[in-house]
Amino acid sequence: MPDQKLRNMLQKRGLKATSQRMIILDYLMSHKTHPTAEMIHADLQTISLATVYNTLEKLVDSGLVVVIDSHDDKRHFDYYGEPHYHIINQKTHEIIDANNFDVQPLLDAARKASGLNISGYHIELYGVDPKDAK
Amino acid sequence: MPDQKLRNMLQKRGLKATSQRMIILDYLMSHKTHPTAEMIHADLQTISLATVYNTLEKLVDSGLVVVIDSHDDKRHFDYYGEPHYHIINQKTHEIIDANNFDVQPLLDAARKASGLNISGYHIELYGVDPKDAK
DNA sequence: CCTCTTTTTTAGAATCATTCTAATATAATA
DNA sequence: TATTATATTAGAATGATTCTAAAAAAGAGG
Repeated sequence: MPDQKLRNMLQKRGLKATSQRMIILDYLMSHKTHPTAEMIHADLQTISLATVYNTLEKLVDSGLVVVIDSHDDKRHFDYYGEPHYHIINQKTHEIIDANNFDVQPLLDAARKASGLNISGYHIELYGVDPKDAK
Repeated sequence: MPDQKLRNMLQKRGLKATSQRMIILDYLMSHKTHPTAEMIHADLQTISLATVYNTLEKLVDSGLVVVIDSHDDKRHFDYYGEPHYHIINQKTHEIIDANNFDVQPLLDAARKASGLNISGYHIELYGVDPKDAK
């Protein structure tokens, strides 16, 4: 991903375009591995763990990145270029991306039920491989 | 909730009906507060915190209870008598129950996308009160 | 209602992902 | 290029959750 594009993505959202932020954003955009902060830090050794956490928080707040709670006690992160949701294998904790459904009816129902403006969502489904089922 | 009913709910799911489990299950069924383990422990002072955690894990595994990740860094728990989902106020962290929508199309789409048997789900929506919006 | 065996409970210690601190460095702007 | 606000960093601190190992209770079968 070219530098200038990363810079624009950050600045458009009111974030200073530091080299660490560009590197982390580029990393997330080019990896479909749903990494944890620790995994990002391990791969990008020149960036401190604190900065990885700080940057992820900013990227999540800006909407560029989402958190996935995979129930293995660590937060996973995913670049959110296209709206999608996650299906988590309960045995292996593998995280699968899916995007073939329309969330709008759900958002409308939520708005009606709560009176809140819906600003985001997490949809996570848990599944077991049929060949693992007892 | 009568003792015998709580006992049956646990035993039907292969869990020994200890007094601690019955008390915690009864607590969750009668409170709509989405408590944390610490809150439950504070209210039920005779039950150790370790047992509260152990019991919640069993109840979640059995499907009687669900975990809510409200992004305040503590897990909240909710008795899952009727399928429903949660809307979380991003400012106050208040958790609102909602049940007025049909998740089946979503589960079918997830099964098709992943090839997994869908065994559970978390649907959490985040919203802001219109009067808090800038 | 007595074993017996397995599972559960418990207090306290341990873990470890995440957050905080406060000193240094860098980005944005004029 | 100076200024000022914001970001980065290493290391310490936090705190929710998990672990440990010993004592207690549940459930099954006589």
